[in-house]
Amino acid sequence: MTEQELLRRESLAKLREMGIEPYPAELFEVTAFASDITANYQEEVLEDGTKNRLNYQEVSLAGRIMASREAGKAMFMNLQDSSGRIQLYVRRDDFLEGDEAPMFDTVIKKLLDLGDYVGVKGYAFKTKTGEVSVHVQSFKFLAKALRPLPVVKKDAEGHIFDAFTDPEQRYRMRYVDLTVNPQFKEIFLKRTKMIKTMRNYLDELGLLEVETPILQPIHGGAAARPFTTHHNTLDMTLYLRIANELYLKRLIVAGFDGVYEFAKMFRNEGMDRTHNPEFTALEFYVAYKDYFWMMDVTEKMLERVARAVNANGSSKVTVGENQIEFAGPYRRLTMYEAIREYTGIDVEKADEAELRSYCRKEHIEIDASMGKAKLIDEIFGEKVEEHLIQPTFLIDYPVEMSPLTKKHRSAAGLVERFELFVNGKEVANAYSELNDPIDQRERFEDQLRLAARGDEEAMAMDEDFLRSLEYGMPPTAGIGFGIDRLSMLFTGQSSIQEVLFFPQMRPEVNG
RNA sequence: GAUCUCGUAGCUCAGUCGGUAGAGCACUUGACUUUUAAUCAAGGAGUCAUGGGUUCGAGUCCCAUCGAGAUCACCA
Repeated sequence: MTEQELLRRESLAKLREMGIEPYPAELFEVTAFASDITANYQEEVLEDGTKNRLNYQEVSLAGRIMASREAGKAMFMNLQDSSGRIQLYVRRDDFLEGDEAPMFDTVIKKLLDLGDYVGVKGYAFKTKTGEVSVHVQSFKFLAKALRPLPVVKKDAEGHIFDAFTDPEQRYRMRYVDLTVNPQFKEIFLKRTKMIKTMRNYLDELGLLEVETPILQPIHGGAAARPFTTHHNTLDMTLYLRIANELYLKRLIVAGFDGVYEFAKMFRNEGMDRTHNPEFTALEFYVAYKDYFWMMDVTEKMLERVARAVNANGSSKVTVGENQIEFAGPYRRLTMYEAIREYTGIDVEKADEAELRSYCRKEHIEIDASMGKAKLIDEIFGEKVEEHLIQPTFLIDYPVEMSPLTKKHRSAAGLVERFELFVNGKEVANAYSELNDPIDQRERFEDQLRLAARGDEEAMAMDEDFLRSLEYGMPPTAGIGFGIDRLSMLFTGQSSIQEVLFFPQMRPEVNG
């Protein structure tokens, strides 16, 4: 244990010796918040020059002591509660009688440490320098801190000194991070506001919020490597879901007109600044609709989210150098048009050999197993994606890449699918759902052939899902949003770890 | 998975050519009854990520391991 930790344990013991409980059980009534007092405190100056304090004259607030300045027989402290910080003024003369005699010199001055949770009662006033403060008249320990917090200081111009910045420590000890870097709370508040806005919107559309299995016997609905686990009683392998799509569609079969789920997904793949092994998706499916309807809904929902997340209600969000306009309508571009626009290639006419030679010329990594559809996808990823800064619907994909998507109503070889790109990244994937059970079975069989050729991401056959389609699924539009990616966008963060309270980390060596 | 960079006091960081481990804040003691990055005086605090190697001598050079970040590959 460090010197400072030992001293804090000694302080704790001394408090108990004095009959002061550092971790009291009873509630502490809070009647005011720091930011309300600093924002709304009022006083008037009378003709004789004395001040008349007008409000907050009996307040009770609780929080952590974050700074302390002794000034002789008085002390100034900064109390931080969930709303912000306020200065406390404590005077020796106020703690002289009876039991309270040692309160100032011994307890507050010596045994109180930075980081301790305390409750104070007193009245608001303005100091000589004009800072709204609370003159403390009673003082109570609510929880003693046995470890010192990093001390982050700020000067009058807002320059920060000794910021707690090590990302490893910030992510491992988010409780410390958010205590000393409260500005990061804003990211999480916005994330929650975003989710709440989406949920409200979907509820208004009349969709039903549902829950579907996380432990699945077949990991369907997406192309990814799953986490595997084992159920002892059933003695069977189960997978943590990589997607919930096939379950939500079963519910459409069941007769719900629209369902949605905010769902944790798990993918056993690489980690980097845009991938965490568990992440959140919003998926929703609506009967009797198609992907054009879904584009309209997406535009409306994201505009509403932008306006909710922005304090000023704007539909624009600044991400790095770019200002992104979330008010629709968004540009709609077919995949072939996009590639023609950014590369000049007409992929519709080009054959596989031509695409191959283009990729080689442009140093796009390809391998022999890739068919025409996969080559198109590679070219798109390398040449087009990064240019799609403003929200853009990329529509009509080759059928081979979309085994759960309905064939295009008019264009052969394509499916009715769109992905939404914002700031050069995919944030949503949607389609007119394939509801023809015979076609769906053939698509699964194609996937099995791909798997046999060594494609690890090919989808498995799901007989129960096919059975549900054979009972009849209405025409349906469906979409999935990457909630973490959207959070990054709406909060201007470039790392997924900044929008997750507890991003996955390797184990610490010495706890 | 690959490459590069980083790991020194509670926090933020210096540490030269390999020669006894440094600063600011925090902490301790004292002074100061409206301070605010409070100030002033004095003091304490280190498994230099871990393990090996080279060397008379390693925070520093070499190797391995662990952890983190960045870039790339894959994926959402």
